[in-house]
Amino acid sequence: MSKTAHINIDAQVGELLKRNSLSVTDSRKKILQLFLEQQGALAHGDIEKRAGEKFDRVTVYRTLQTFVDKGIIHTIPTADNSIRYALCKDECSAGHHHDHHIHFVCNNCNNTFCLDDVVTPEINLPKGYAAEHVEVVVEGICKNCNS
Amino acid sequence: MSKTAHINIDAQVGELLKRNSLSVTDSRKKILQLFLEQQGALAHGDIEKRAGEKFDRVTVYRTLQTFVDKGIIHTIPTADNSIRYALCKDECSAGHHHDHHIHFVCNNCNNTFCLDDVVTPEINLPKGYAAEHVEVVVEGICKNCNS
DNA sequence: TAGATAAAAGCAACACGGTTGCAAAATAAA
DNA sequence: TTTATTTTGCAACCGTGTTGCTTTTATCTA
Repeated sequence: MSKTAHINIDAQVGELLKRNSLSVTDSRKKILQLFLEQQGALAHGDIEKRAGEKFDRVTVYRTLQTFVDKGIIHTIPTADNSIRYALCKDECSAGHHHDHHIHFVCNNCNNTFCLDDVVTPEINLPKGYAAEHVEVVVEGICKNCNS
Repeated sequence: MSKTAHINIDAQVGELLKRNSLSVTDSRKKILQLFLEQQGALAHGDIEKRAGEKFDRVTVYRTLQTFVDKGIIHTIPTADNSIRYALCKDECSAGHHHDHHIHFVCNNCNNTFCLDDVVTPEINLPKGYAAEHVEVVVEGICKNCNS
């Protein structure tokens, strides 16, 4: 039984913002809260919807950008044309991104998840090609939808 | 020495269009020609530039869509927010896409290539997740830039 | 706790990628 | 060559993301 599950999300949010020397504002609190509640990835659009029409589009964009800069969230490549953001596990939020986990997109609930425990495989490239970074996106049915 | 290398590209273009029962128009010929000359992936913007300002944006979009529908080209997921299209090797152009090859993006020349001979690896997912499709994009230095 | 300072929010306007509807032009068929 | 069909080009629009500037809010310090 994880004890973090019982900690007030408000407290987590405040602590995270302070730890990254960001001023604590309504929009930042709300947006960070959405990520903490969700644990999947969110696109800008999702956030505007779930926040309840409260914040200006620009504020949301800037908040997301700030969080990316601070290493709180990271962007995920998608097939459709929208940037998705995800808060990763604790190790990621600390300030340095893990670039070597894979992403999973559920075809049912349409959520995107970071599978932090699944490392990208070695790819055997043809002669002449040199890999610097490997991005893997798996599509399928996620744990929640499968049960 | 491949003999196809010496066949007039015009002829290839015309044949490809007819084989897919598409009327042969200037824009289709030109765009298809760009793909045949290039063998890498092209984004809509690249095509507009290389075609020499000749065609309307809309025409280019519609032509690309038509080619995708006919199975002549296929789309490639990218990290930045633009759709890329690529003509694959002969087997792909025939009408059914190969979905199981990986894509390579060169950090030097910025081209995207289909590595048709490299199949996507098996991914070991956590319990509960079921994979339906795996997309792999490798970033690095391509054959041409490495030599 | 109040006032100064620095940062963030909100607004308007813009840029870009992509789509849609419709009339004019080009292709294919007769 | 004429007709029917397809494609083009144009104008207008939508969604996503950005920039500049003013007002508001949060933080720091007295």
